[in-house]
Amino acid sequence: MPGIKDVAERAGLSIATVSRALSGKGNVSARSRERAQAAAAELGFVLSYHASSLASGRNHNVGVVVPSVHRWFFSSVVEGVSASLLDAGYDLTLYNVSENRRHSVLNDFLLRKRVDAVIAVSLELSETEIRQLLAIHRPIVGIGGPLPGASTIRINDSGIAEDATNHLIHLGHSRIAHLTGDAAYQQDFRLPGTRQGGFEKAMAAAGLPVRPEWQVSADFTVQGAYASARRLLGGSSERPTAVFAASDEMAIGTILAARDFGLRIPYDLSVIGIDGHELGEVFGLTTIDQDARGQGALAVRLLLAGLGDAADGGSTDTEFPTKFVVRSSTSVPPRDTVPLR
Amino acid sequence: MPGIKDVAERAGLSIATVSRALSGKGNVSARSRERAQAAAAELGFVLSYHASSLASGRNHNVGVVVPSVHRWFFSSVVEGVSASLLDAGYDLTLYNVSENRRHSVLNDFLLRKRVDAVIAVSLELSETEIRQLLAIHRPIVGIGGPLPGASTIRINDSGIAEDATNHLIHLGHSRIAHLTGDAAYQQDFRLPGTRQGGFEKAMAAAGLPVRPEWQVSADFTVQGAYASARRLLGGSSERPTAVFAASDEMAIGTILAARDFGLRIPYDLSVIGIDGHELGEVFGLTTIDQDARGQGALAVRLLLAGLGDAADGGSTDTEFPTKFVVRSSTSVPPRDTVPLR
DNA sequence: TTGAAAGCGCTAACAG
DNA sequence: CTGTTAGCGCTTTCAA
Repeated sequence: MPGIKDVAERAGLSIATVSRALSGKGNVSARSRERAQAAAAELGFVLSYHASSLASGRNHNVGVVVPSVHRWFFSSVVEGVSASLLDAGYDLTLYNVSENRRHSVLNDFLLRKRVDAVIAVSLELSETEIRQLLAIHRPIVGIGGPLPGASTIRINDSGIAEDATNHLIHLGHSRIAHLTGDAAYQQDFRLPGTRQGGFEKAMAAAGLPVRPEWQVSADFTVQGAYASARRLLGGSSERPTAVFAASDEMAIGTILAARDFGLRIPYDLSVIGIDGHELGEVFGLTTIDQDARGQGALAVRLLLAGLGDAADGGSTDTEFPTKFVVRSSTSVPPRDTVPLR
Repeated sequence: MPGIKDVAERAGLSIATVSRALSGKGNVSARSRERAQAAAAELGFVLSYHASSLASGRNHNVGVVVPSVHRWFFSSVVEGVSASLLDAGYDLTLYNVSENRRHSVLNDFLLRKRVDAVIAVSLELSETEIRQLLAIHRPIVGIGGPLPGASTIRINDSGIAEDATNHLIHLGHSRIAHLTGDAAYQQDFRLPGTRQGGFEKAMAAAGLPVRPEWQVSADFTVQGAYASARRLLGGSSERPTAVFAASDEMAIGTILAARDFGLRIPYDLSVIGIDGHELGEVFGLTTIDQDARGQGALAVRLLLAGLGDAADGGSTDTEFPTKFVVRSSTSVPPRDTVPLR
């Protein structure tokens, strides 16, 4: 296994010059650079990251913590993060952690100084945990979750939930159901509650009642929402004329359930989601597009900017813009609907 | 930032003993271990991975290369890999690479000695690339793609494609279409072609004709398949009575397209896929379940076993078992179908 | 079981 | 622009 020393000898240069030539840092004459590169190529030599990191203190590696790469939002964010990081020459260490592993991941991995920074997606860290990370000079940026003391990127969850609800109200709906996230997700990201809050606020502002039996929850997956929506729509009692789902995946589950009952979208039932899922187009889903990849890319930009200067103090809270996308899954309620008051 | 030296002083031990105590390697008296751990905890000290790796030569880090974490198969594999790696105390470095970045990823990242091993998912590496990796003692295991010279895990793509096709044939279908992967994927994983081969083989064995216009392709996504299936099913010419899709996501796209045309599944059209996608249940999709997470977990097991001994020579080729799952998307063809010969 | 000392392979002053 | 010289923070023989 050739070392930088071998390259230096072969190129007739000093170790230091080879190091500068290969890493691109520092001034090297074009001729020396060529020689060094040629020698390295001939020997099949590549710099060792560990040695470089140890000597320089820089890792070129950021840790990304997500609850599950299997769900749309998280895999989208990871793709955005990944592309930006690759461009910048950084490695991405992925921590796909279920809740029960959080602790060990933090202690055994994140604190062991091998990442320059961490991006936590929809993960609620305690202040202590954040302090620990910050204490060892690891900038953190959170996406979609409140991280006291750290920089965060998030969309206006409460606001867009209101917008979505108002969209339905303005179309004339009064019998509106809300499909929210299960309590399990509540603990962690608080997100379901925030969106539910926006829903309730909009309903209240319009003087519309919120029926408890029309507030159902699911696990944020299509199949989970499908099951919940079947219960919501299949009951013998009154049916809502519109459903606001807290995510596109759940909106799609709702549409599938509705179709099973012979309900036509949007004539019999209007459905709106939040996300901007690629599948939305197939279902003609009206939604609020939060560019998840873009959020990932932005996180990297913030981090890299913060890594330049020694700044870990500057905890900015960025509100990421969203885009209302009206498609064909929402329209006025059926003619014969008796308004609810 | 405390170093091992500080811990040693505080614990009244030598650096070497502290190292042994904290890393768990080597013999240390219970008393010394406790002291070392206590001192480390008090100082908030954690071993530096870079220094450890440099000194020991071990990284505890494996690289995973996937085309896109956004697609079902890949994110499933990553979840399986991730869980197993976390259990084993390994880091996972994710390379989410689009085709045009392969080269730079290999050279700039993988070869830089910071991963102990690499798992390549559906990525066709050239023999040269494999040799390079093996040359620096990095075991490789490939999932879903042929890697000459390296260990691989794969399902019997040709065989299950035959099985799927035969399932339709045995039900009485003769007008069978195949939804395969786009040529773009062909270059890389060869997989679409392999499954298509199985389809054609089964058709030929049954003496059934394969209509060129009934062999369509898509990009392996639901929405891509939806578009292709609309063309397939919406044409004014004759329609197939069954579709074998090369993936569950594409089978689901087909089902959605069929529904749009008022075709009832399975009465008017039978659909079968391959994967074992979670959504299959919602659609009643008959499929062949390849446990993607399981494949990821197995890859880690193979790797870890190989890392123990110095073995990089043992290139095993494991055939991963699959499971035929019959649901409600396949049945006999419509009564009035004129058989094709 | 423990400690001393020699590196692991590179980077970063510093001087030239 | 280039070479010399210290380390970066651990692990690991080797002796004790």
